[in-house]
Amino acid sequence: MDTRNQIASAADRLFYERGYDVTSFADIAECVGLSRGNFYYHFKTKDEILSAVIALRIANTRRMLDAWEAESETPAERIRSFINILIVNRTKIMAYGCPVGSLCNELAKLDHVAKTDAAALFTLFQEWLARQFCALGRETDADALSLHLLMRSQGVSTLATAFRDETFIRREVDAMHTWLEAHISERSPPAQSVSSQTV
Amino acid sequence: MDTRNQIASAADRLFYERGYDVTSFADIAECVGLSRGNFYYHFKTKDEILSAVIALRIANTRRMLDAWEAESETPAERIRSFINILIVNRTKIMAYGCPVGSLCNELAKLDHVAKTDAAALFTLFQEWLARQFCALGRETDADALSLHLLMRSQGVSTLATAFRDETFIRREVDAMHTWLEAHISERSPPAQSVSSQTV
DNA sequence: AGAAAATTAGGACAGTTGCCCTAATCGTAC
DNA sequence: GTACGATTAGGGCAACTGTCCTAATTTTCT
Repeated sequence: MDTRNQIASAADRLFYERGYDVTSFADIAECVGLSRGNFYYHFKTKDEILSAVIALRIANTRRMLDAWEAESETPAERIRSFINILIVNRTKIMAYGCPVGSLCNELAKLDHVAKTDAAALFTLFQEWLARQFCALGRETDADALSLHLLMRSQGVSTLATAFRDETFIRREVDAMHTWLEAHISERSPPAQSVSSQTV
Repeated sequence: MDTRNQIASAADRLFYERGYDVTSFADIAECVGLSRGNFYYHFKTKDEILSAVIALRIANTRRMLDAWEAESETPAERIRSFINILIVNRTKIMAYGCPVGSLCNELAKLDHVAKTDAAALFTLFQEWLARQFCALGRETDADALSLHLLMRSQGVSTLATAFRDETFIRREVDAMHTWLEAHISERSPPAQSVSSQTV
């Protein structure tokens, strides 16, 4: 792996575990084993590193979604893969929260130019989930359903970080699975009545 | 208002709008109209300011919960007040997220000593909600139901910040109200089967 | 082997950080 | 009016920040 990518993935980890603003050039350099001065050769500004990290995360997310698509036979099974990242990544989530949600929030507070780029990570998940719901015959409310699921996974992440309660995660994951089952068997509702009844 | 409280409430606002770590002594001092040097007289360390902010937030939250308790006749109406903060504070939430959730996440990443103190803010809401659910006859799963509601409000906050979509907030708030209605009329489930079916 | 290019380390830069000290000013009580 | 404690402003501290430059080293190509 070339140095530029090494820096990007080190920054990726540090931004997640410590936060964007609090992570310094020196931290990343030390993590990669580079001298502080040489850093400038690869990245001119901190914003540039952030862009690289977001691009890396987008690529990794795409890869993960593609893998779920390949591994699973049915759309429902794919959505279940999404729900289960809460279990798979529970340790890191309890320590640092969701990488996407926490980055978006920090950039929003900083009013950083890249805040919309970071939000695109959410869109990636959202559109993928919506496609699965469409395949399940929920064309009318696929967007609402996918946003609802995304919302629940974010809420679980935040509370899991605050309380560090693994049984809470498992209980809510179970609830998400049951919710999904209920919405698979159900017929797609008529347009305009998407919201309160169905979600 | 004495200077100490002025400082605490200025820090409260800045910690919410910009983040804890990124806010400096100088920022707070300027906000209150104090000289940077004089600051040390009121607060010796930054941790001390954070403690004061958390204490202030706990007091304010208690006051708000008491007000909801006084204003509303029924427990269901009180829970509806909680759900509706998402609407009432939607502008700030779309800009900065939830004050409690974002602080807890930042302190978790910093591995700050006060991270459990900040999480106590969540507990305040959780116990209050659980008491309302108990009053509704849901003694068996009051904790799970209150955590579920808290989780949803956190998820909505996070996505609202990322997408800045007000209709999303309103749709999910409607869904939370419908969820509440369904769980008021329902009979309390037998113990041990709390999770997936009821939530 | 030698020239050219890529990559490196080290340090300088102005600005900011949390923290701390001191000397001056303020309001109040006697 | 004067003494005294509370509060203030100003500045200094070492450490760190993002950024930038230069000179040395390494790698690559002919």
